[in-house]
Amino acid sequence: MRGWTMGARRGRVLELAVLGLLYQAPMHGYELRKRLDLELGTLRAFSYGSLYPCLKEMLRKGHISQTEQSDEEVHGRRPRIVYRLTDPGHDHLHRLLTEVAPAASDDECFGVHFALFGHTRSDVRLRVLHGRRDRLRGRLADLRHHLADRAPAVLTSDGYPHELHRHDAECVEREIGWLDGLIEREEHRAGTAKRPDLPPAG
Amino acid sequence: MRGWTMGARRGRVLELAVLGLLYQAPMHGYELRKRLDLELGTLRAFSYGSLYPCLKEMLRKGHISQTEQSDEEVHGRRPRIVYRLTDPGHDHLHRLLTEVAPAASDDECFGVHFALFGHTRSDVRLRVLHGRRDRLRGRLADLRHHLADRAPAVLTSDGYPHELHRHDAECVEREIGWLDGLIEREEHRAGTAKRPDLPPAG
DNA sequence: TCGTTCATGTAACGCGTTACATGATTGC
DNA sequence: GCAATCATGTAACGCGTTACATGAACGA
Repeated sequence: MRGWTMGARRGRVLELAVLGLLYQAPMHGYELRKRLDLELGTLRAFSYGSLYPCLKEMLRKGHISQTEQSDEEVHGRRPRIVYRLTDPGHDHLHRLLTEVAPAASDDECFGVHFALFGHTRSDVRLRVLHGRRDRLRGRLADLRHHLADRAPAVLTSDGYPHELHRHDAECVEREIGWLDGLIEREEHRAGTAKRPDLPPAG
Repeated sequence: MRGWTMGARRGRVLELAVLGLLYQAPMHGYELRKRLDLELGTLRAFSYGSLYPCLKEMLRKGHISQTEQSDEEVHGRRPRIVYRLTDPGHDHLHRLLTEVAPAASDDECFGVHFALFGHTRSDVRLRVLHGRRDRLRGRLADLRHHLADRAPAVLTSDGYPHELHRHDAECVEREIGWLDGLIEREEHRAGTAKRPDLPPAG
C-alpha cells in the first residue's frame, strides 16, 4: 500500500476543506461529508472512502483531535466521534492558505480557497485573485487564437468544437469580469479599512 | 445495482478523446498530445505518462494499429510511429458515443462528447444535451436553496462563500440557457433536415 | 555548439473512487 | 417489522500526474 502517506503536495483539496470546516466548528465525520457537498466552494460530494482515511491521517499528524461525545451531550443516542482543530492544525491551515496560494489558481482549488478568504489577510486574497485572473487570461488568449484559425461554420456539418470553444471563451470572459470587480473592491477595502482581520505581514 | 463494474466506467476521457482524434486522421503520439490540448472540449493537456500507456492498451485491445512511416514519407527525418483507428476501434468509438451517453452529463465528459457530436445521431445528441441540462438544473436548485438560507452579507465579514455560490449559480443559469438554444436548434434540424448523417435508430 | 522542440517511453506516486462490511437509530 | 438514514470504516482499484530516461533534429 504505497499511496497516501507522504506529505502535502499540491492539490490536497479535501484536507484543506476539512480544515476549513473544522475551523468554523467541531464536527463528526458524517456531518463533515454532508457539508463538504454544499458549504464549500467545491460542490462535489467527497466519499467516506476518502474522508475517513483523510481524518485518520490528520489525526496522526496532530492537526485535529477526536473526542467521543459525553453522556450528557448524547440524549439516548449513540455517541459520535467529534473532530476539532488543534493549535498545530490551525497553524497548518493558515500556512496552507498563505504559502500555497499560488497553486490556488487551479480550477478546483480556487473555489475552496475563495470560500476560506475570511480567514486570510487582504494581501493574500489579492494574490490569489490576481493569480486566478492571470491564468484565465492565458486560457482566453489560447481560446481566441484557436477560434480565429477555424472557419465559423455555425453548427452545420461539424461546428460543434467551435461552438464549444466559443461558449467556453464567453464563460472565461465573464469570470474575468467578476474577478475584476472583486479585485477592485478588495483593493479599496485594503486602502481604507485598516485591515479588520489580521495585522500586516511581519 | 452495483453490477456496473466492468469495462467502460464513466470517466475514461482520454481514451474517448484519442479515439475521436484518430477518427479524424491518423497521427503519431506527440501530435495527439498537442491536439488534446486545444482541439477537443477539454482544454487540459494530458501528459505523455498518460498518453503512451493508453495507446499501448488500445493497441492491445485492437482498437488502433501502429505503423512506422515509410522511407518515402520521411524526408530525411526520423520515422515516427503513426496510429490509426481500426474497424473494431471505430465500432468501439461509436458504442461509447451512444451507449455511454447518460454518463456524459459529467462535467469533464460533456465537453469531449459535445466536441464529437459530429459523429453521432441526432437523437443521441438530444439525449446528451437533455441529460446535461437536467443535471445543471438540479445543481442550480441546490445552489438557490442554499443561497436562500444564508444572509446576504455582501462581502463584509465573511460573505465569500455566499458570493462564490451566487457567481456559480449565475454561470449555471447561463449554461442552461445555452443548452436551451442548442436543444431547440437540434430539434428543429431533426424535424426538417431528414437527418443528414445517419439513418434513424433501428 | 548549444539550447529548444520533437519524439517515445517507464516507475513511482497522488488523490481520489466504488464496492464491501457493520451496526445503531428513526419513521412508517 | 422493515426500510431509510445515520454513522464508521477497509480493500481494491481507476485514472490520471510528476519525475526520470533517452535520443534525434532544428535553429541561433
